[in-house]
Amino acid sequence: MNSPQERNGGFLPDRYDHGDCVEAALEEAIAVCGDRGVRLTPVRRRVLEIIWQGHRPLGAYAILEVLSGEGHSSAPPTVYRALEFLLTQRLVHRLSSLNAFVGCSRPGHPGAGQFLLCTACGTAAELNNPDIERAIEHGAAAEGFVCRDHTVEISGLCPRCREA
Amino acid sequence: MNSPQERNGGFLPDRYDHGDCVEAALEEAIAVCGDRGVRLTPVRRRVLEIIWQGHRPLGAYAILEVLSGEGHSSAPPTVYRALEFLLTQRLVHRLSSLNAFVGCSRPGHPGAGQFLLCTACGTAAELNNPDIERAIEHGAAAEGFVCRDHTVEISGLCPRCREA
DNA sequence: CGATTAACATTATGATATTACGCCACAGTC
DNA sequence: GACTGTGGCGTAATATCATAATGTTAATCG
Repeated sequence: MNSPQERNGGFLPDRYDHGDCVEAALEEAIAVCGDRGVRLTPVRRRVLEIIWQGHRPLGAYAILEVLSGEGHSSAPPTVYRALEFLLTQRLVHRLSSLNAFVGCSRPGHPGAGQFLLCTACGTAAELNNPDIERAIEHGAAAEGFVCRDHTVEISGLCPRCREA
Repeated sequence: MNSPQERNGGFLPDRYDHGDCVEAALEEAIAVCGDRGVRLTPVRRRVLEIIWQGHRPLGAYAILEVLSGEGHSSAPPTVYRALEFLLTQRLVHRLSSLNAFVGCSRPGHPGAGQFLLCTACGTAAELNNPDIERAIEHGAAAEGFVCRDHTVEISGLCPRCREA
């Protein structure tokens, strides 16, 4: 099986089939939750699927719309509760510059990751770049600051959109 | 006159007098706007003052409350328009992880800066750390990504709160 | 089984941000 | 001085994102 990093670590070719990576992400989520003794309930699982299927950052209300269209009776708290769970388990990330959520490409990996957000096509790619993390740690430490979490969101043009 | 970096670049002692840095920031803003031929109108100027006086990230509605309490008839668009101007002129920064705004400690300096956000006392310190910026540039370039802007917000404990 | 807790539904509300429209002051022009 | 274009702002309404409060159902465990 491909690693999640290989599934989603960079920008993908046009004809990439999302079905595979959704499936793989789900399998991994099931395994992770099993290990931790937490419950990936149907709602949580479905929210995770929806996020992966979009294959780009998705807002809470966009997720809600999909859920509602499926007969599930849903309201904002349904989605936000599921998202809170998925965030806690580090199965998704929140992009605060977009108020949106993406699947975590490396559940289990420590660190908050860094995100490349294409302003043209809307795709997001997750990095886990040790150099960036080190630089941030050092920069914070030099100020006597204890780093607990960080948000690194880089907006610009992905390789494909840059050419066009 | 102190440089803006010295005014606000790090975490400040308890008894620091904010009056000075507000005044200095304003003078600099007036100079910058004069150079650029843009108008620092009374509302814009007052919003900038309010942001500097708080000396910590301030939400748009908190700013609005101050404005309203001063007899100015104000509504959200008043504040958001002023903020948009100040952001465009790079006189303030938006912290998307907090939905809040802080004064820019180095108007005129290129780059988006990095922010250390203390979760205990709420203060924010701006860095302009070349190592972090380089690491981000390189990380993005390695993916073929053209970096236009970035958000780096580091939450944790400032030196003073770490001890307590 | 009965008690306890996690998950969820539902309603309402809070917090943040924008749209749309119109007025007025000012600059440039005739 | 009147005409006109423009930028800044007031005002009302609305859009978008997120949470609080309350009660019900469902899984878990002694």
